[in-house]
Amino acid sequence: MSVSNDGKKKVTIYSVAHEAGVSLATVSRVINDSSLVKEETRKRVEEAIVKLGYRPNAVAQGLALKKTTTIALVIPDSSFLYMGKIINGLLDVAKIYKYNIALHTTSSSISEMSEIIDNIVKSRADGVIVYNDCLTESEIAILNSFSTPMVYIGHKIKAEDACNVYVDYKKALYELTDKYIQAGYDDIVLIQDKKNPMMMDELLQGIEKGFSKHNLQFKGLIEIPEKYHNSYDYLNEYFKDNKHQLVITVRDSQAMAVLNACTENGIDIPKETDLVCVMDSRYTDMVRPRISSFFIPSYDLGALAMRVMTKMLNNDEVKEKEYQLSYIYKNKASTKI
Amino acid sequence: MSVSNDGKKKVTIYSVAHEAGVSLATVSRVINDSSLVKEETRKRVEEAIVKLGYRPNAVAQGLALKKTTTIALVIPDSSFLYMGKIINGLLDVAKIYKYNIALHTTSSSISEMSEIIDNIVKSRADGVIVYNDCLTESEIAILNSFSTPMVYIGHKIKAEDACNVYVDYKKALYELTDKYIQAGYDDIVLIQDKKNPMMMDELLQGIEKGFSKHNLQFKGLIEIPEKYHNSYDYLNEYFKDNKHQLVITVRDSQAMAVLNACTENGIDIPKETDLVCVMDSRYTDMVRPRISSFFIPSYDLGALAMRVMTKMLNNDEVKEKEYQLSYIYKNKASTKI
DNA sequence: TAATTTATTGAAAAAGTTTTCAAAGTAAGT
DNA sequence: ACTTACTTTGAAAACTTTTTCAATAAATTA
Repeated sequence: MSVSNDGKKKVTIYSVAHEAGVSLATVSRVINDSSLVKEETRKRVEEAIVKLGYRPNAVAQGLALKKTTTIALVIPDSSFLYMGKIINGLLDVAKIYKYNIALHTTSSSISEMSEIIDNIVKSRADGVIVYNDCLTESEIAILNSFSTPMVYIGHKIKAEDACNVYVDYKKALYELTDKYIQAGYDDIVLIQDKKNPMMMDELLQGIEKGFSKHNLQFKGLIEIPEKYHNSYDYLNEYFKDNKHQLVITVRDSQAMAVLNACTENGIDIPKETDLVCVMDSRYTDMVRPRISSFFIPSYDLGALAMRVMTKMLNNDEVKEKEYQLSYIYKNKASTKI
Repeated sequence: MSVSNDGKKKVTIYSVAHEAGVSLATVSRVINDSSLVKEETRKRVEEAIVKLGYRPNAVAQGLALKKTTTIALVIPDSSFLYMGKIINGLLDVAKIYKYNIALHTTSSSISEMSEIIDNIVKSRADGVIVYNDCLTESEIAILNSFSTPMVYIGHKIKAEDACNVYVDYKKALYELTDKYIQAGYDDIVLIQDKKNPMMMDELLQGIEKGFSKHNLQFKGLIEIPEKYHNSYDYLNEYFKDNKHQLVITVRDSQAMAVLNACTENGIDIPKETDLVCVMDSRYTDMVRPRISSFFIPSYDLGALAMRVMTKMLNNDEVKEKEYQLSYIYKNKASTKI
């Protein structure tokens, strides 16, 4: 006794053709809005379709047309919190163009990545969108080696000719650093975030560029010791004994840890220490003082990536390969300048 | 000039058969680990497979086998924040059983739900997992009317015979309420959360049950006026002029709003007001005082739902239709008792 | 009216796999 | 050597569409 087949006869294009007294070809034409079918016949077929409750089988269509109208989305499994808006953007655009989304998550082990790709190849997705933080060079090489249209989202990628939608974090941090050094504050630290290695890299480069502009060298990277399960705990400790002019964190939770530790130790933010959280989130506005941050157009990142993908699949000439979206620095109560 | 086809000849089961000098049937048997193929032949075929880099076409397999090894996941588009762990649980189990996930999001308009179902039917997903907050009765009726195996996740559902993995929020709130009233605190309020209507309903029922046990009637539902875009702003206002013995919120952001408003108005939490946030999140531990909350086993909800689904698809007799997971009340610094 | 064009239809091939059934090969038993 | 049984293989049908090409019907033109 099968679960899905309650004795109901399955209805295929044959049934419809039979019911309407026409051939398969005609039914197919009706389904696909082909113009070359007589109005009267179309009516008959459409009636048969509703009468039988016929739904075309997308699998068979996929086989016949050699395309699945499915886009594979590859994201790190840890990052739904930050991917939320991106995914919403992706999905909204996907819906418009009638694409389905197949969700694949990486657990940052390399063997897994080739497994995922294997899976995507097998399932014949028309395209792949990859959130490319946490990817190693070799993983990106693997990805680039296969010929399905691909869009990288989130970070600038080295691979030339790769399609890429991103925010230039390096520039963001360069500007921030420059501003602070010019104002006379050069005791700046950046809190490491192991969960976002590629972003860390970009931030670091930006800060270093800012320092070297003023003939200084940046030495303020605070690494989270291995033994700490999450950075929150360590930061809570660290800021009991340390004080800096500007603390930069990647995630809101890290910023909140710094805030808590400073508050508990009587260090006033922003009077004594400025605090900036790179990745914007609702929570940076919910603590007191509100934490200065960069607004990242996550929804747009997702939406644009998907839009570019639809163009590629449509064989519209995609001239632009790189789409750089701009951040907005939001100066809130955790910073003086 | 096609994007995906760089002049490389596509390699099918035919190519492999030809290369290995056997028939399709034999190749198919090798792919599917059928035992009835001679060791020597198997070797030859396997060599041909790696030589040509053959990957079975899952679309064609889907057509031949009448199954897609794909599960459709339906969730509200607003809730990635809370769905994150659930999705991770789902995906981990899906990976084990080699199922793919197709992601569908609802924007809470009814017409859209039947569109989504249409889509799922067309794409011939083997099963559907639905996060069932935000669903109206009629939407659930629509869902129940179609014959693909389905698992509802998150909330207890009325439809009999529906497969259901959930946490009993009603019971949780009943116990909480009872405890407070017994301790002499009956000025209890519950903050409305428009984003989680079904959960609201359950919470309300639980509280009401607690009140009626003590022959009291609950009148403490605080509704967020229409004009407020998000509840945060309103709560910030409300708690400037109001004070209660116990405030219960659904989401962390609401709890933080209450916390901020109280702090600003010199109301001490927990001395004067107790604060409980129903849905646990990392953030409830990041503010000061830490906010008491219920630990919800989100990951397990997802994992179990998927496991049950695999059983259904395997036609293992699924005796249990309802799986109730237990919450854990975490008494933290925002409550006195 | 015959010839030509155009609009509409259907038969059949193609997409890439699985699976059934029959055939062929091999080993064992008499 | 001759059945009998078992192992291994292949041919062909099935899964459900789309699409090409040819055929027919209808409309137009000469």
